[in-house]
Amino acid sequence: MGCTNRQVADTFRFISQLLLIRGEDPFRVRAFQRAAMAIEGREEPICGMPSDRLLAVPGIGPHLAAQVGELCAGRESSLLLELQQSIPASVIALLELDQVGPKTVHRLWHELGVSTIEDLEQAAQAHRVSTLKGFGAKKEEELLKAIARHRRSTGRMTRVQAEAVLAGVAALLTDGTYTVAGSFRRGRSTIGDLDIVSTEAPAVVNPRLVVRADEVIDLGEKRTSIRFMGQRVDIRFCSPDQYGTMLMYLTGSKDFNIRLREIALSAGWRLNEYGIEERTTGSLRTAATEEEVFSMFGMDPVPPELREDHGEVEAALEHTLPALVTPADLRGDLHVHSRWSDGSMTIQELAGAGEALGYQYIICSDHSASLGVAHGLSAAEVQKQQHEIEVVNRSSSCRVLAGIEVDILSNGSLGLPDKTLQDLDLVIASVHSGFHQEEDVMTRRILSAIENEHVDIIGHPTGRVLGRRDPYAVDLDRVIEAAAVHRTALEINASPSRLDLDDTGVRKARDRGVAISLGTDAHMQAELGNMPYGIQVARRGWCRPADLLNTRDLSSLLEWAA
DNA sequence: GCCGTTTTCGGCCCGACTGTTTTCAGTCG
Repeated sequence: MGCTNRQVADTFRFISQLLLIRGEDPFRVRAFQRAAMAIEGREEPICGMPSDRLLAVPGIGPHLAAQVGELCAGRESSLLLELQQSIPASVIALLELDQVGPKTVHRLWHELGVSTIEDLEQAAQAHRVSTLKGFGAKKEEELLKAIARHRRSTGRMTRVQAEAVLAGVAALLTDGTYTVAGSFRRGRSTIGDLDIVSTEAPAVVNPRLVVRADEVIDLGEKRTSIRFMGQRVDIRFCSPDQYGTMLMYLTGSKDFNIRLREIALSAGWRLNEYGIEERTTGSLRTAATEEEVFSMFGMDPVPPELREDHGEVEAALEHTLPALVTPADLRGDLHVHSRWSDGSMTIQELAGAGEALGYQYIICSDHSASLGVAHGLSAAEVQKQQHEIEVVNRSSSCRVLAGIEVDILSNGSLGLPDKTLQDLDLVIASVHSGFHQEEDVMTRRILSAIENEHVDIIGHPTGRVLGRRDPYAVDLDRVIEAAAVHRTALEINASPSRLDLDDTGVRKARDRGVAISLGTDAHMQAELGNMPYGIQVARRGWCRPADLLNTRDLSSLLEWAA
């Protein structure tokens, strides 16, 4: 039983934190972090790699190669086990608090005997923390606040939530003087905090922020951090001539930045957010745009969505970056509900909305009858609906495709008979029940849907709902392989609370030649506008226009589905 | 723990800000 590069990397990162808590050499710790990055950034599976090639991976030496060997053999890492035995889990959990890192955990644990969040709360309330050298009353207050925040923490924001926070902050800034950077700009599906680059004077902006913020975390001339609508917002100030390096720095990702700085170092430069310094002469060259920075490094400009050190740096150096799909490439929406099931639009309204969006086609894909809560369609109702669709299509420039979102039932069968499905233009099959099945059962359930010749698309393939429901247990690699074999598309559900498949799943599927289908899952007209969220996931999954089903024109799409 | 046409020893990406300080450690991004 092997494991993925991501799993090995996560294990190494976890080990690095535990080593720090135990107070070990920080550079030994860095070795694990660097190895984690090196492994995660590789396309090729690290498991099963011959040892000579493993040792050739930068950052992996004999000791780490042995750790990889253990993990890939399906065993626990012996080092991790040893660390976990020597540090209680509740001590490790202290890392979840803001402002608490591994070194603080080490000291709290060893010098105060704090081994749980509750211990820490009591110690801070009794002013025992401030008896430690380097800790004071302010730190105690911060710790108590961090504990309170941790208890009511809701985790990461959806993009819609982030946009709401952003709208509030933007009102305090001046149009044209700022850019939102960070994970928001990289198009991530969830956002931890907002990062903004501003060219306005801090003396102008700071007072406005202070007045409106829930809490001021840091107040500075170069950076100010506030909590706004309960979320952390960081604003970096810079002059226009340094905008390029600052925006690049703040957009990240961290791993991408580190790679770029390493490339700079090997070329005799030092890169930071203020510019590019020649190490021998110390002369600083500034860049007003990111393009200038990329050009200095001999790289093609890397779209923000790709900046994760997942191979895009090499591709940019070799000039082989993919030309990513854009909203303009889309010809239609492939997952929409009407009033026939649980949506609010009539077929006529659906056609009109499609026309307004400039689409060639829009699917009507209502639920099948098996899903009681959604007023699903029976075989007879599907037929009736098809007639209405035909009538509407006579006077619409946007073709309404007759489709269905048929349930994949617990035993792997579908919610409607084959003879109903065969008459439809497109069939989406989705799991809407029995989320807690064992991985193998769930996987085989989805595979049987993929194997059905009438099924064209698997809807929201992992069933996750951001912040509310974890993905169900499913072996995505087997799903992707089967989808490739049976020429079944996998969906990116563009609803901002789903965004399922996620970016890594999309990249895998794309690499295996599986078609990706984009659908908003709109239940009302406004939700048809969610498509850009799905496009962002496609871009993060390295999709070119040709990788998506709905960049095809109508006849090509119908030909594919036939 | 890893790595090297500057190095097999002595480095490891870089900077802002805070708190507790008297020059810096820790955290964060």
